[in-house]
Amino acid sequence: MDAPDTRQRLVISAMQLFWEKGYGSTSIADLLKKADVNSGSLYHFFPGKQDVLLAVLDMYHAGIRQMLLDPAWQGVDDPLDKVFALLARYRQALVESDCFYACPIGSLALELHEPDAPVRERLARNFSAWTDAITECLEAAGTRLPLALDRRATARFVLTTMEGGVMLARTYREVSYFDGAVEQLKLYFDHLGRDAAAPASRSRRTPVRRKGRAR
Amino acid sequence: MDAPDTRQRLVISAMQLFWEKGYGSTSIADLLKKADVNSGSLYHFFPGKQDVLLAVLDMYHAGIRQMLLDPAWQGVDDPLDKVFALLARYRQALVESDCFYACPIGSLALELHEPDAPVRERLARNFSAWTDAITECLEAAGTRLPLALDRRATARFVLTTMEGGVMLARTYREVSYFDGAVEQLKLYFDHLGRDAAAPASRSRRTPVRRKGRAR
DNA sequence: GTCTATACCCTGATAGAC
DNA sequence: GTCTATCAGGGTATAGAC
Repeated sequence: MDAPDTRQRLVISAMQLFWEKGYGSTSIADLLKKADVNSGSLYHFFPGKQDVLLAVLDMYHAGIRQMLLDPAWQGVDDPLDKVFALLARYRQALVESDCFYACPIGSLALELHEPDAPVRERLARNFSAWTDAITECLEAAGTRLPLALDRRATARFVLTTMEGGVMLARTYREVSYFDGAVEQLKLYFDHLGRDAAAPASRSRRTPVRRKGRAR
Repeated sequence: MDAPDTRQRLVISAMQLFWEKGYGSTSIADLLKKADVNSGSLYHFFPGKQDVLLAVLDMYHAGIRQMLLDPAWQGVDDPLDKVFALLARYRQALVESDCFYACPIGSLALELHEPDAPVRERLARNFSAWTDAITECLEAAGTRLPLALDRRATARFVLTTMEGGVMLARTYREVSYFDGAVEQLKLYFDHLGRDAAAPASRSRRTPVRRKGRAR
């Protein structure tokens, strides 16, 4: 428990390096140095660099509760507050890193242009675990959201907004772009809350009118 | 016009390669082969590989109308239809590439973990040109959107949604994740349209109620 | 399981004749 | 402006003693 074994040291170091520098820019030499491990040991545990990445992604997946959700939801009970508390966590990561990095999974997902199937599957699994957690929040919100609302689809939209917001903030190096995305999402949720408050009554079906031909 | 000169051939080839394989995975050798140019010629025009990237980003920026907006808006006049027609263009790119790639700027933005200032500025400039175009559409929509709505912030949200949706679709290799993001955005716009239809009347300020402490 | 030394390749970039 | 040949360096991965 105190002195982590070699394999674990490698995975933890890799997690940090991939987060800070990305996968491609992290060399085996970087990793060996950081973990204080020799080349021979690494290749004793892993067939190659990509397999270290797989282990890292598995660790993210296994630790989503302890590493991400629990800290983000410390002292937050309301399910809808939880949604935005999680987003606030990413904001914090952006601020602390001067808008360099926030979501390690998203960064890897776009860095690796043609990831092999096992990598891609693990990225997707991480995203799914994330949306599962948000879906639970939205379900726990009960009647405060429209009954007809698709909780899972909405949860995915929260992830979409987070990842998109992070991308913009990173590119502009200004956290305000992330804030803007969250603000818009909040407006959307406010609209949903209003709909739930007036359940199925009044002028539904009054979408944005189109002048030109639709589609 | 017919036989593009060497420099142009390099930039066009680079644009395509960076899109397909990413910047890091495109080697100078790849580029020379594709453009049918010799090493000496490349380094005659460009100090290094990164400067080719700068030229590519400049070309995207200069050609946003001809290369992106004009084709997307072929036969579309309604300003709000234009918003979704542009998104449909990205969907098409996803479908045609089996969800491998869609937005070259976004891909580069996340691939390059710590891009040098000139690169980052050009990425940001491209995003800004994109949101400018959408902002114009939203302004042209006039009273069909709430007067109080921040057009620019909403345009950024459209970009956020597009980029986030592309990331998810790429990761899951399923265009339905992009469709889901667009669908949610459409729902949001429908809500906005309803608000505009009932201008400033009726129960504003009925956001999602919170049970726990706010913030 | 751990260590050192090293093979071998591909990278971006250069030199210098034409 | 174009060509060929090549450099120096860093990349992943391996070999083989301990």
